[in-house]
Amino acid sequence: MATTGKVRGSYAKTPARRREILEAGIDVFSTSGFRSGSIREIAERVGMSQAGLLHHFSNKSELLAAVLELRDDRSAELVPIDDEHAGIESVRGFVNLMDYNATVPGLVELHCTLSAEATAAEHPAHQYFIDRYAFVVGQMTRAFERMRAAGQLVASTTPEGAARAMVALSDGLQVQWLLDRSSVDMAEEMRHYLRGILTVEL
Amino acid sequence: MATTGKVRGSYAKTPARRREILEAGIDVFSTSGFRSGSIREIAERVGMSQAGLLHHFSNKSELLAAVLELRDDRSAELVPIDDEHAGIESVRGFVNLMDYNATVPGLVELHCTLSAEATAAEHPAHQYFIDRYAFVVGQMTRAFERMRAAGQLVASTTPEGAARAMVALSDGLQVQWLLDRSSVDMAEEMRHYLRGILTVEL
DNA sequence: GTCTATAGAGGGATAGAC
DNA sequence: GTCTATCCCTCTATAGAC
Repeated sequence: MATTGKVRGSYAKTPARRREILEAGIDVFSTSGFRSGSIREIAERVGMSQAGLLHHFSNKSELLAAVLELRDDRSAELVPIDDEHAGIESVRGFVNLMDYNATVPGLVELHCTLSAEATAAEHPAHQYFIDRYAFVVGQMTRAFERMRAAGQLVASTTPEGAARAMVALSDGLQVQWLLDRSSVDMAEEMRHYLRGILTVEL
Repeated sequence: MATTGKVRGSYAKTPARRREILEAGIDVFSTSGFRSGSIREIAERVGMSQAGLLHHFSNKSELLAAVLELRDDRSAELVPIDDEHAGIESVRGFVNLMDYNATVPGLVELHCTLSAEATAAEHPAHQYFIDRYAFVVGQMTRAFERMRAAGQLVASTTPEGAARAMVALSDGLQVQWLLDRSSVDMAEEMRHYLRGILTVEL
C-alpha cells in the first residue's frame, strides 16, 4: 500500500498539480511557442505564482520536455501505430490520429509551432523532434514494407518515400487547417493520397 | 535623371541600408521567429544601433512586413507560377522553386517558422499567411483545372485537392529537411507524388 | 541618418518566509 | 507546496543631441 499516494500532508496533490500545469503548458506553448510563451502565464492559468510553478519543474526547458512527453503518451494511447507486425493497421491508425487531431486544435497547434521552432539547432526540443520524426517515419516505413511484401503497395512507390510523404502531407495539412479550418478535411485528404498508392481498401 | 537617386547628401544610401537590414532580418527571423527574434540583434548584424534601425522601419511589425515582401518578390522573380494560361508550366515552376529552396535554407526556415507562428490569430503576419496560402492554392488549382481539361490529370483527383496536397507536401517536406537535410530530396519527393496524379511527363 | 539615454514592460531564476 | 521579494537580464519604442 501507499505505493502511489503519499504518506500524509497536503503535498499528496502534487501529481494533480503537475497535470494542471502541463495542461496549461500545452495551451500557452501552443499559441505562443516555447521561446515567447512564459512560465508566468502558465502559472497564472493554474492560479499560482511563477515561483510556485518552478517548485514542480525546476526550469522552463524541463517543463517543455514534460509537456512533449504528455502529448506523446496521449497519441500513443489513442492510436497504437507501433505494432511490430502491423501493415495496413498502422496506416489506418495514422489516419485515425488525423481525425482525432481535428478535434483537438490545441495539440495540432502545439505540434506545428514547436516543430518549426525546434528547427533551430539550439532549441531545447531540437533533438527531440529529430528523434521523433525518425521514429514515426521509421514505423511507417516498416508498415509499408510489410504492405509491399503483401502486394498492397503500388510498384512505383518506395516504402520510405511513402512514409515520408505521409508524414509531410500530415504536417502541411495541419498548417493549412490551422490557418483556415474550413479549408481542409485533413484525414480525408490523406485517405485520398493513400488510395493512390495502395492496391487495397483502407 | 534623378528618378531613383537622391539629390545629394549622405542619405543617398538609404535603399542599400534598407536592403542590408532586410537581409539581416531574414536571418534573425528565420532562426528565432518574429516574436523572439529581436530588432536589436538585426541592428547589430548590420552594424548599427537599434534606434538607428528604427529610423528605416518605424516598428518591428513593419520590418516583418517588408521582409515578407522581399521574400515574395524573390520567389516570384525566380519562378513565375502566376501565368494565367499555364497548366503544367505552373506545376513545373513549383517544383523548380523547391529545387531552388534547397539552396537557400534560410528562406525555407523563414517560411516554416513564420507560417507556424502566424497560425496564432493575433500574430502580425496572420492575415498575410491566410492570404498567401489562398493565393498559392488558388494558382495551383487553376493550373490543375487546365490540366484536367487537357486530360493530363488522373480522374480520381480534384484540381483543388491536388493543389492543397502539393502545397501541404511541400511544407511538410521542408520541416523534415530542416531537421535533417540528408533525409529528403524535397523536389524529387514532389516529382514522385506528381507522377502519380499526372498522365503526362513533367 | 545615426547615436546615446531612458522609459516602461516583461522575462527566468533564486532566496527565504510560512 | 506556495508565496513574496528581488536580482538581473532583454526587449521595444521614444526623445533629443549631433
